[in-house]
Amino acid sequence: MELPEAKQKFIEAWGKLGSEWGINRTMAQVHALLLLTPTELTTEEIMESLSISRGNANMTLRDLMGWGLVEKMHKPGERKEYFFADKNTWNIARQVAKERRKRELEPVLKILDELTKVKGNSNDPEFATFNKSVTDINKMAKNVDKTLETMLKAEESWFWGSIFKMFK
Amino acid sequence: MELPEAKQKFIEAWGKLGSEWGINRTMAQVHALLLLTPTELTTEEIMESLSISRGNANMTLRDLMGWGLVEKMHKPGERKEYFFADKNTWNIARQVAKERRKRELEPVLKILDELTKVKGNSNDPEFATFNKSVTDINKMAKNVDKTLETMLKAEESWFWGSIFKMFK
DNA sequence: ATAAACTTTCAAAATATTTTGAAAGTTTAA
DNA sequence: TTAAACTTTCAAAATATTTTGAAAGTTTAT
Repeated sequence: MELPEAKQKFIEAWGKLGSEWGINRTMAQVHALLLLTPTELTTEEIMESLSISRGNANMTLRDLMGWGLVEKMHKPGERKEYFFADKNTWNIARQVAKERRKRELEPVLKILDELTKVKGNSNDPEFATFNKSVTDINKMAKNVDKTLETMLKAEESWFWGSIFKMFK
Repeated sequence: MELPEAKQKFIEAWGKLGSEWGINRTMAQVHALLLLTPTELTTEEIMESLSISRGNANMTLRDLMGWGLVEKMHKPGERKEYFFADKNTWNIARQVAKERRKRELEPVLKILDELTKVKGNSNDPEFATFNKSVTDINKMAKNVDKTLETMLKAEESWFWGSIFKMFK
């Protein structure tokens, strides 16, 4: 397989994986492109390379910056903005974990905490089932939350080292 | 908060979380409803309870069975099919992990393995960057894969016990 | 101040996903 | 058989999401 084809494959695979996990396909593709490119790219180059419109490129890049996955820079003497991605895989994973925790897990934890407090008659199967499910899910969600917190603080080698102790 | 309102809130929250993670909102809501309901439910009751059509209820229930999250049963002397969800949170998490690994992670791993094999001149920054990114992502994906495998084999207490050793 | 270079916005269009519901299919009881 | 009870299918409709592109906005050099 030649490099351009391989790049294309990666961009497609990353886009597909993203869309399966609730991340806009184009956003994942722009990210993939920047991961594969040694130099910083302009909006123009990204539009060209992925055949997307200016508006789409602009919004997607802003989103990626909001996710902390992409940054922009200026080159001396040039007006254009150049974009580049952090290529450290561990940083990427941490950054995604951090954002999703904040955006998605935390709101759910808040609701679960409220629902855990709902009072009722334990002899009522309706209530008992509700209460058990909500309480159990809350516990698991808190476990996940703590694990993410640990991951966010951790160094890569320490984190995977701890994970791999599980295999022993 | 009263029970019916609390149930409603949970169903909405579960639906929202699902849709943010690439799982059809209705599917997550049907699952939530079954998690909260002590008795088995008929298609009719689910349609009624969530105000969805027969076709939607039918397809969603089939999907949920495909995910291994819901089963159907028959009551003696009755024609109707009754549906119920496994309410064990650990089983749910494992089942979801198992399916997503199979459906999404494995195909990506296969592509990454191929892309890792692409040959090129290491002095070419284009190639060097491609190769490093793909190799690094492949490593991380394999770590995730192994961790999931461990989780799938594990008992709940053992798994979380191992995770909590990380906090020490 | 002006204009060129560049970025942002957002309503409308395109696309993708989900849902509906009626018809077709299946199973069971009599 | 037959028909009632129930389930499945799927084309069309509804809805949601994404993308476009031209206009408006901003910045910089002169």
